[in-house]
Amino acid sequence: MPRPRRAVTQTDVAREAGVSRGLVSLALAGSPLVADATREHIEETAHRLGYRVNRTASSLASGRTGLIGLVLPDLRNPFFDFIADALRAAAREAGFRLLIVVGRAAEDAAEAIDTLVSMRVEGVVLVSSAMSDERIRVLAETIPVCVIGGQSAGGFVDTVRLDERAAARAVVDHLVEAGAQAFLYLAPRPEDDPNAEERGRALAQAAEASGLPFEILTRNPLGAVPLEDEIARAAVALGRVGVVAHNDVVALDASAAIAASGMRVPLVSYDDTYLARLPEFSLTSVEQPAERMSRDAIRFLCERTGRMPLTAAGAAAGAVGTPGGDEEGEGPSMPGRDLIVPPVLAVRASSTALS
Amino acid sequence: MPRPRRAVTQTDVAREAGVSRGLVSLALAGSPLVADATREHIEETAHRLGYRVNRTASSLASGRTGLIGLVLPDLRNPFFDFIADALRAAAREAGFRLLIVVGRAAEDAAEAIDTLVSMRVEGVVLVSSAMSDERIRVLAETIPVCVIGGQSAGGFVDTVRLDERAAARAVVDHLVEAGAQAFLYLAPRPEDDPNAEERGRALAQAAEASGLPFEILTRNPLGAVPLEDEIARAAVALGRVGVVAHNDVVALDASAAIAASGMRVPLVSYDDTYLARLPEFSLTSVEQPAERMSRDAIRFLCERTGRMPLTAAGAAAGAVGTPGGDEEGEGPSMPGRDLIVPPVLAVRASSTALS
DNA sequence: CTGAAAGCGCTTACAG
DNA sequence: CTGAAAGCGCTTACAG
Repeated sequence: MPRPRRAVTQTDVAREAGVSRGLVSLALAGSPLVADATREHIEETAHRLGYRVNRTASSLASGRTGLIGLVLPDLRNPFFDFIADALRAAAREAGFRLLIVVGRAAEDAAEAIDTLVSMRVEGVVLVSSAMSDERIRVLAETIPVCVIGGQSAGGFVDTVRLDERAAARAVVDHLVEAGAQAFLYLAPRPEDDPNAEERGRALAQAAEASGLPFEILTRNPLGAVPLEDEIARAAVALGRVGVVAHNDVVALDASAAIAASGMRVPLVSYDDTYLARLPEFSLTSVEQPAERMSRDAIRFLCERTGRMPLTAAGAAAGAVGTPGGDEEGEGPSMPGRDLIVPPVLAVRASSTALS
Repeated sequence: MPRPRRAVTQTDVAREAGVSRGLVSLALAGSPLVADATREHIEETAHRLGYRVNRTASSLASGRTGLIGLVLPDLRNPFFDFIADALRAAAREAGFRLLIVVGRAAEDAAEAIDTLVSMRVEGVVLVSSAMSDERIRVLAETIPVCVIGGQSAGGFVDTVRLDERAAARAVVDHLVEAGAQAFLYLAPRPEDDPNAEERGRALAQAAEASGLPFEILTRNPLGAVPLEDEIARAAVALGRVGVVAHNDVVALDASAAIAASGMRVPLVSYDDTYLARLPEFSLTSVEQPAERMSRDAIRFLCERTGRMPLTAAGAAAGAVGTPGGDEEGEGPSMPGRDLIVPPVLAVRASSTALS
């Protein structure tokens, strides 16, 4: 069964079914203007011939692609699995399909985004992007953009992100309950995670509010000094220390170091990915409400395209912002909104099983 | 600076530059037929107007999209980071851009693939797909397909995969050197990884060849029985046991369990992702040569599209299969090829630092 | 080296 | 309820 030289088109289906090309298009799009019998006949014919719509053509004709692009720096952070899945579901609800593109270095990210833009995706979601605010702002003049988990690019771009201050307070409070009298924050290098600095600041503030000492340890992944030595040193210098890991990957390493040292040190991390739930680790972790963030991101995008979500479910989802009303505030040039979502602490053994 | 209502087209550029539309297209495509001065003028104008090619239109006109699709079940397995990056580089070398689409359940995967096919990507790479051989075969009649790391779908589809038997032998030999007198294989549930069974079989064979006992432990991620108890039990039953983890994620859990138990048990895993290199774990792991596998996958795809890679680098890359020669064997209906790549064992502390 | 024209496969008013 | 026609933005022979 050799593959046909040429893909089958609506013209082929129309000829075979004995109707006009336009009618095939209408019928396949499920238009109510087409008689049921006709539609069924056309659908049957299309299926028999193995017809698949050519999106490059339909997009060109309709001016719509029904596509949303997600730009990720890499596929390493397990949080990306979480958010990609939630975004896919949210996009689907609103009638879009999700395309993922990867680029860490600024130039790679730019190429990835260019692919998306030239394909005319209807919106772009940026997660943990290393792009400068300025570049994001320029991009946002071309296409609807929503940033998840980053800074707000000067208020020009819609942003959905964790409430870092509330999260920091929850983490600090929880560690104090677990017996900590000082805090050690295990940070990635800033170039590895654009969020590191803000998280560090929020934690420092929360620690200060609690009156307890706080220290940042920026981890070089190639770790010159063994982590247990660092933790031991901090424990000597600061007293009963509670460890905060920037994310679950960092926390895994910390957890092993703590176990190896035999110290009783409570550990909390961020993201609450599947790694945090590995039974041998059971990390207490700050959950990011990915479903909610994703739905809001898609909604923001829809509002900027000026296109309402296709489904009732999508339309009912949101209440933030001002859907109706102020004409000036809507459409592409509407100012950037900044949505802060509250954290939830998933408490597990890493911070509680110390006795 | 409000976003323009309508994207700027080649027509706009042509008008502004005072040339014909066709010439704009040629110039922007870098055709040598256009005078340098003219090209520069057109390029300058296009840039000034903020022109971006509309791929939906150019693809329709040229019949080419320059796109390759990667289908992943999820973004959890850190190996996917590895392979996606390598594939992107290989695709780039051959003049393609990579689009990633995610779908675990068979129906989600089908929808994801449908997105790709209807966009007219020029080839599809399937990694760890849960799709049945039959469905893969049907897909391959529509579009060039290459499967990385799976079975060969009955010889109808091109496959690139690790030499599981050689890997198993290397693992077993290494563990024996490390003092193991029996093997415990920590497997995921088959529905979580389509590769689990084959790997288990290969390990069982290698163990049998070495005359040492072998046992499979299928891990339920929600782990009813603590892993250290399982390992301890195996050690009692089998003697000095060496543990083989199906991949680095499983190995992390195993490593923690081993550390907690205080046993001296060598541990080896598969994939050699960044997790294996976390300093506190330092897992000995079977490296999958992702760059090579990716280049071969792209080459297979190129051969099936009948389109040679655009660059010399791409054209020079391969030697497997029979590029020239047999007319019957080429093009879309060429039979599936099965490329087996040799493993490399990255040796680290998890199997050597036992004394 | 440049221009005019046809056509890619689809959608979408517009007539009937 | 169905058909004929225009047009989406681009590429690509074909003339000149």
